[in-house]
Amino acid sequence: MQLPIPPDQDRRQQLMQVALEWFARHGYHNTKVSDVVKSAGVSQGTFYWYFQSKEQLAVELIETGKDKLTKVIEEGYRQHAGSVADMVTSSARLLTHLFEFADQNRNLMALLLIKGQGADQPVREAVSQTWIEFENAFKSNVERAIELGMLPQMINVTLRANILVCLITGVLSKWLFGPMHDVDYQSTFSPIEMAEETAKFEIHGLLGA
Amino acid sequence: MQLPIPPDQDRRQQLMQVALEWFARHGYHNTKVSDVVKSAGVSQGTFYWYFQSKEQLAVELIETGKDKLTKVIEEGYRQHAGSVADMVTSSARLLTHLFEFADQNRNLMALLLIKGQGADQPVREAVSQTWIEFENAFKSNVERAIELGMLPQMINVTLRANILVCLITGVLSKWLFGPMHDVDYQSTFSPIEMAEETAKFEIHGLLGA
Amino acid sequence: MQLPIPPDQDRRQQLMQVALEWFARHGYHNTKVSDVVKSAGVSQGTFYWYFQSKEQLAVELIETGKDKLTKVIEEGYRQHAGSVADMVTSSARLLTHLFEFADQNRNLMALLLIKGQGADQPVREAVSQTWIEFENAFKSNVERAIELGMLPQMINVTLRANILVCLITGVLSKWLFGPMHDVDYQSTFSPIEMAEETAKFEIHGLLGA
Amino acid sequence: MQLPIPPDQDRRQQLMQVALEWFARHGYHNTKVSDVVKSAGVSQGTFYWYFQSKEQLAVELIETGKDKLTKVIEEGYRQHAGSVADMVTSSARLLTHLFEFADQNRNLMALLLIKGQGADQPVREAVSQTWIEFENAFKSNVERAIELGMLPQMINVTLRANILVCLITGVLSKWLFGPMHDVDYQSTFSPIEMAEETAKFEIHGLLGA
DNA sequence: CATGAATGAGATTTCATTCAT
DNA sequence: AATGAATGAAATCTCATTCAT
Repeated sequence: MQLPIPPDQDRRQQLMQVALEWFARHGYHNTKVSDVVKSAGVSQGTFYWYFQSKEQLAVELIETGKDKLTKVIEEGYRQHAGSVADMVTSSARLLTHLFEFADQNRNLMALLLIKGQGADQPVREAVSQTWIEFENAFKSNVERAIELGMLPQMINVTLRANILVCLITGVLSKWLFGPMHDVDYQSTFSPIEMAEETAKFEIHGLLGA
Repeated sequence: MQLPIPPDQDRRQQLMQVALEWFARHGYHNTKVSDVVKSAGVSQGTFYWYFQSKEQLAVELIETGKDKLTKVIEEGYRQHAGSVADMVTSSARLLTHLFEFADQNRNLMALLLIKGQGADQPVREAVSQTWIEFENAFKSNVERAIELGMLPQMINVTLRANILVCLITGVLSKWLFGPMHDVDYQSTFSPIEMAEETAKFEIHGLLGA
Repeated sequence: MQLPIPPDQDRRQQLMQVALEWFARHGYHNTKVSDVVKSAGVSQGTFYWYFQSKEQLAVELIETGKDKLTKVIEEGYRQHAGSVADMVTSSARLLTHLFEFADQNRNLMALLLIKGQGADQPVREAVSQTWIEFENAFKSNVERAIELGMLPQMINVTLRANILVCLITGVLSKWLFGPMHDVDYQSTFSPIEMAEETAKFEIHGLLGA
Repeated sequence: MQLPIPPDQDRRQQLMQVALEWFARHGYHNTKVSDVVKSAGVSQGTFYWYFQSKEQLAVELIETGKDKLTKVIEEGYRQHAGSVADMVTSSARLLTHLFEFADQNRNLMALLLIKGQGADQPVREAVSQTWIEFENAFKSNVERAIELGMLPQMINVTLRANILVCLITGVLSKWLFGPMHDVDYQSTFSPIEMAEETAKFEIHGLLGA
């Protein structure tokens, strides 16, 4: 027996999904409410039954995405000490989760990594909050690794963690959206390949080839 | 004999500079032509005497920037073999030039790294071309280092070079504009510090602390 | 045998009362059907089960009010001859009834005196009809007083009666809603005080202080 | 020789005049910006070259009107003592000025007396301020008359002055716009007749016939 | 070169009303 | 009787661009 989903939640979800796709492909300002409702097959007024405004919808999309993203990283925390080889493995596992999530949520990642920047202030603020949380999660991760003796003491943990996050978001952007950052870009590497390669670079740098 | 610079080129330069600042601070779509001309103290009509359109101005700004940026990297090419320590030094020197350039051209970097994404297709295309040239320059750089025996043979040079570029653009973004990507962000590290730290990471990864 | 009031008449009354309050406080155009139904705790659809349209509801409110108001004045007609002092007394009695009614039906008076003007034509027409009846009632009253010899013959009874009605509606507006015509205004005079002061002015003018 | 009026001020004045007529005839909410620009023969965008918004235009119309109205009353202040007959004469002179002004500025009076009530809060606020100034001017006038011994001491000058203002605005409304308050109403009395009749009522009440 | 008024297409948003359930 | 999602016409306002002077 199957509980019927309340129909209005379907419609809301549908609109959010359609809007996310539009935002990801064309950017915030190049996405008109009329585009979204046309794609969803409803009238202009229906949009405003479910959302206060275009802006509020974008913020909601981002905050929902932030929660999902944070969950992915939190589940990947290192928990046991190990060798350097273990470091690479465990980092690769976390990154694999992250890259798989990104692969399956390309539109969300496009909005967070790229297209969110073109939007209005409240939307950009929501994007910023997302990356601040993301950074904090990674910083905790590096600190944990140092406590466990898997990484050497560093003078400036925050800076290193930041550089690490730059590496990861940079790789994500290019892997998902290519040099042009176009959302249709089809990458030629699997999430696992990208994750392993990035993890190696993370730990050993260019010399680790 | 000396050609006098036509005075209208001054006005043109002024408008480009003002527009670049607006684009960098507020993004392409949040910058109105009326904002730019108000800041420059001229009338709306004057704008269209110097530029075909807002879009063409943005493209021109980016292409001018691309040339400057490419020049900076080309001047930093490694030319002589050396030890691993030399690798770090020479890489740091190139990155120092790059980071100093970025520090002195924050508005340009904001447009290229962040705000260009919110614009319309031809503008985004120009941004993409810039990063493609940037990538190619770095790829040549890595290949040169391998030829010179300063880096080991790699299975996938392109991927490695890409990851390297991700690292650098990621670091640039965060260093210049902070976690929120706001253009007013005041970084606490000098270009040299950032360049050295990034170069170390580039060569040795997290273990190189 | 007693006819049970159908329960839907309660709902209808409730909606009328809530709507009257909204119209009085915020005006016709600034009152949305959604505001009214939210206050009443019913759905949008329910509104249209009881009323053809927002406009028809407003007209109905006004016409109901007109009947009540007319009844108040008709009950106050002078019927016996008397001295000038009697004139003031009898006029004050009529006005006291009127002002007490107004005091107890502020929302209705706000709609009739002030807010009705912002509405659409059919609504304004209903308001006009109300004041035409009101005027006629007062004109009859003045004519009766002349017949009874309590007021001198006048050249232009209609004009005088009109001026009298202007005085009364003007006083009502200001007393109930203050200089700003805001419906929350708390007047500092009782209905009786206002009625007596107005009646004195009515008969004697400024010199009658 | 005739100084040319700057053309943009013409356009602005034209739009204000056209808008005032629309507001007066149809009310604030029933006047669309598109109605105004159609009547003025300009495009929708032109409206926003001259005015921030429809609301700001309405406020400006009212505040301009307030200044004119205040000037009319201030010029009519009683300055010399005299008999009761002088009182009536001097009051009639002031009211004649006022009624002539009202007659020549019917649209403004319609907005101030009637149609302003249907508008949004900032517009209503501007209307209120107008009548507050109007009342204060009349109150000063009554106080002056008492000082000069032309009117007896009164217990409650404010209340009396208020009632007087009610009388005057009430008469104005009905004279200009008739029982239905429709702006096309053609009154059958001249400004002087109305002013004299009102002044008599002001001083003597109904008994003064 | 320069002005700034004018344009008009199009964007977001509102809200009275309808209708299937 | 009642619900509340859906509609769609219409309103306000924006802004890149044009053009007569």
